[in-house]
Amino acid sequence: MNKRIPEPSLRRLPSYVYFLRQLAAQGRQAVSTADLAQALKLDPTQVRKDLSLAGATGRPRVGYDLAELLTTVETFLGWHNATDAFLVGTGQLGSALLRYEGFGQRGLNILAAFDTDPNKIGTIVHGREIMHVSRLVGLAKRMRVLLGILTVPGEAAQPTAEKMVEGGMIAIWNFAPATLSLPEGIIVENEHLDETLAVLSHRLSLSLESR
Amino acid sequence: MNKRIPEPSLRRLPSYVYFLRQLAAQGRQAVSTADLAQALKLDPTQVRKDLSLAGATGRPRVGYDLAELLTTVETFLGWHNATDAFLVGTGQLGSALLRYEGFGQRGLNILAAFDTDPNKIGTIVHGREIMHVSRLVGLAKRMRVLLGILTVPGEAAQPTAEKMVEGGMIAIWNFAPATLSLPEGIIVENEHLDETLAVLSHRLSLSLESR
DNA sequence: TAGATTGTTAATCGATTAACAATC
DNA sequence: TAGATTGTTAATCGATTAACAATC
Repeated sequence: MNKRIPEPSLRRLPSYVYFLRQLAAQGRQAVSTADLAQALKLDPTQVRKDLSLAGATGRPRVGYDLAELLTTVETFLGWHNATDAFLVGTGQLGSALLRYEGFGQRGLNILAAFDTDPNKIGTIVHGREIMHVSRLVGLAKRMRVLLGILTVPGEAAQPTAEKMVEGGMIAIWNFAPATLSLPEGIIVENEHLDETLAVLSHRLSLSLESR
Repeated sequence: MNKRIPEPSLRRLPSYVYFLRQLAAQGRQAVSTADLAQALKLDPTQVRKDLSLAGATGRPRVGYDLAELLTTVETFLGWHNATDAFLVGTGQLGSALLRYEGFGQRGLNILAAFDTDPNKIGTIVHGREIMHVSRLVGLAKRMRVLLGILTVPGEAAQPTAEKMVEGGMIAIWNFAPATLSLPEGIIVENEHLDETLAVLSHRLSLSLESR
């Protein structure tokens, strides 16, 4: 259980939660790895391994207790205790994330948003005032915010990320199309739509060829 | 060159393009895999393999011709000839994607958007009229649109995806937190923020423990 | 020519899947 | 008890990385 969980396993866990919630809403009490595997198109062995890595245990012949499994996985994912975050860059995508209601249930709490556009400073988006980026470092330090969400244009990504680190942040969720160079130990996770789009258009063109 | 490219390689290609464009803007003529590897924090051998899979060739002692390499990779990614798409679900995220200017450069052309909310039908977002979902199947067939972008709430994902397939679409870019069950041969790529968030919060909590 | 860099083949590493023992 | 399902160890598969030959 204390073994480092592989990233692919970690990435599959949220989908388990969604499916388990559906079953729970239907009043189900128990679930087997066969059920999960079929619904999520995975190998049953893989499901068992993932659940085991998340610290869940089931009972032979019965399966996993649904409520217990849900709690275990959600807790493992950290969805029960919120992580505070600052968001920098309130363009289309940044604003959309600010307005997204789902983060609360997933343990993410965006405290404030920053931008450089004078027209935006002082405006309120979904209950948060947009502040000038010059206040980022000081506020991050004072409020001990450890996670930064980076939704600035590509050119601004590197310097903005450096400010986040300067403010004491240790994790960055990067939506900008740029590769960040930051000190060892800083956790960077990229959300690059281009990557998925690349896979999609490549497969699409292969599929069109073979007709 | 005709060998199937692994998905991880494919996903790395867009980042090459961004870095190459930066170099091109600085007037550079040639680039080596060592340069690319250092900037993107990859292994030089991996870069060579990726480029080779994309059909690029370089010259020993010199490296790759920058302009030629850029064209080769962009073309391989399909960024030079546009793919038409319909977007369904014009909530925060859907609207943000509709307004995003970058897709054009990446070979994606969102022709129209659909929703079920009567208040939204008929309104214009970034030059596209929002239509009722009931028109999706017919229009997709008539216009031979093959790619659907799914930005509806989780519950609506499966039925909406089925409509896309009914309309003749063969690829779906799924942003909804749901696992889609569709006929064999339909290409589905998921963009699940939860997955990345799961990795991020788990690493963050590990990092906090070891202090 | 000498040496740097490409391009490919072989070795390693890690995740997935198969086999099977444990157990309710 | 018999049998279904968990949980784990071993085999497989694919991607990454190392080694090295080719070549400008």
